[in-house]
Amino acid sequence: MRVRFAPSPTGALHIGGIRTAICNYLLARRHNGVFILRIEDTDQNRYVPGAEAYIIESLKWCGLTPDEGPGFGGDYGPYRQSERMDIYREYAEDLIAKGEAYYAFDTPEELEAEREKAKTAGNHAWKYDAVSRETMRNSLTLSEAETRKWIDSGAAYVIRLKVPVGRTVHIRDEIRGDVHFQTEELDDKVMLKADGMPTYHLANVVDDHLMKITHVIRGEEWLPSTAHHVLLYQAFGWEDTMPVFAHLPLILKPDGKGKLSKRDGVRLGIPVFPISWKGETAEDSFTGFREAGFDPRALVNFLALLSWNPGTEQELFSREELIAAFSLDKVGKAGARFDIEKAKWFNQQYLLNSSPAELAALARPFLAEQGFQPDESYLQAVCGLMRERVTLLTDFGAEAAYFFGPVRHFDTASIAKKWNPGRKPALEDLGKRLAGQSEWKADSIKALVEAWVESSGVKFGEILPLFRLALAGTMKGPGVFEMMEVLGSATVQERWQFALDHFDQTGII
RNA sequence: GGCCCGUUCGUCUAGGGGUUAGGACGCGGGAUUUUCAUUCCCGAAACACGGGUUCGAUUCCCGUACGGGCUACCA
Repeated sequence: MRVRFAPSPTGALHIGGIRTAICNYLLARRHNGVFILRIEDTDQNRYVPGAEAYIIESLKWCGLTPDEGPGFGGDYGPYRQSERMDIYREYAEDLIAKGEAYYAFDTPEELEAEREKAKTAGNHAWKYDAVSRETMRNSLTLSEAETRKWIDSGAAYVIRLKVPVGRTVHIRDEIRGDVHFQTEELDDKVMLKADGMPTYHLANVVDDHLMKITHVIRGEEWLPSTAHHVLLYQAFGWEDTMPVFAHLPLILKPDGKGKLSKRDGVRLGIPVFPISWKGETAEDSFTGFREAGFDPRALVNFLALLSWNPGTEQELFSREELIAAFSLDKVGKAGARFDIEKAKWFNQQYLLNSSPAELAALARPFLAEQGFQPDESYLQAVCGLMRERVTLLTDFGAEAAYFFGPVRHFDTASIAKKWNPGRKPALEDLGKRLAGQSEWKADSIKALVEAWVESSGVKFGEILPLFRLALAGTMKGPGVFEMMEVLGSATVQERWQFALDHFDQTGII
């Protein structure tokens, strides 16, 4: 099995593309096949520098490294279509030699005029087809000599597929079953553009054939043009090695109607790209799942389960489990709405199930962003405490900063509620006891506090919130004694003293 | 407009001629808990509609509605 992911480097690639890559990758791995990356950069107008690097970095971050592709080696390269120009021209000419295609000299303006004419005549969609090609300027209506003259004169021309009449094109789709198209409904698609570049249709079919692709797994938006692709395989005489087709349902907008688009992310304030993209303008810059604090394993798991489900109630899958369970016949037909809440739940589950060492590695970049470079064992200890209270990795910077630096923000409302000035002498006494504590472990600190509570008359439930506020500045967080153990004796004493000195004037802090 | 694809809780989905239509997210309630969270329990919530076929359709068929995709010298 040989499959390919074939994006166009026209900018950032959103999660719909990643989902397509995931399906291809999973299927390849499942069948010990080869996963190929092919860059479809045949549109010079839409080419965006940096987009290819972005695609590759995104795939790598998701753990979807290609087996073959630009920069990945492979015996079927080059894997960038812009480097295969000669091949396409050759095959386009071959099509003409076989009588399956023809030269067309109509200018874009002339085509536009035809469309306008049809429109005013009440015909919604004019197309260059078996009927209209009879009246257009092409090698079918021109004599051979005239055609030669046009070409030799340097006039711009395209090569169009000569779609046959009266045939039914049969497509066998692994996900949708049998789909049929009547050739009368199909237009004579351009194969080779005036700039010498092939269109998607030609390049795609030629490359899939040359690269020995066995399964074409792509988005549903390609289903209508698959009829042309089948016609092309037939025209080239490649029918017996035509790949299997599978058209994946689309990922839909979180709200409203239609397929997910780039703009939905900024509009709703949620990531829709794997990693951040810095475009020329602010409008063309987007935050990625990576930067938003997602674990790539969670993203892949979430995306894999969009429109696919093995029929069990399992939702959390390791990479190996995904590979073992994935199959095209379990892919649904209907589009799936992108739900960021569910994506967050997956992330929370992955963080919760990570070891302290794994979590530390994931969290470190986000702490570094805040200027924190904690010692590894200390970080892991914090991760052990935060594991079940983080959803996104950005939560570390937002909710655990007091582990790595001074308390930045005090919940003054809670302090006002819990602080009792009359207790100050007693609390100072408790501070001294703490300073004298030799074994700095959660259990023993707790025992000390409990013993002190016995003798002081201050209630346990009265003292804990104060510790929490003093150490973290907030009422939320891990168990107080675990927090103390991790923070260390010196820090605890220091913050306790600070609290006793300042909690009287909560407004000032 | 034409062609093509689709339609089970708000969302992701399982199921499939006879089921109390299952699970998950989210939401509401409760239990545990020193806070928050985790964990556990409970709850509300769905087969688009109309015809067939059938003893019986959510499930099969046909329509309709609705949604989506495509309809470029873009992919």
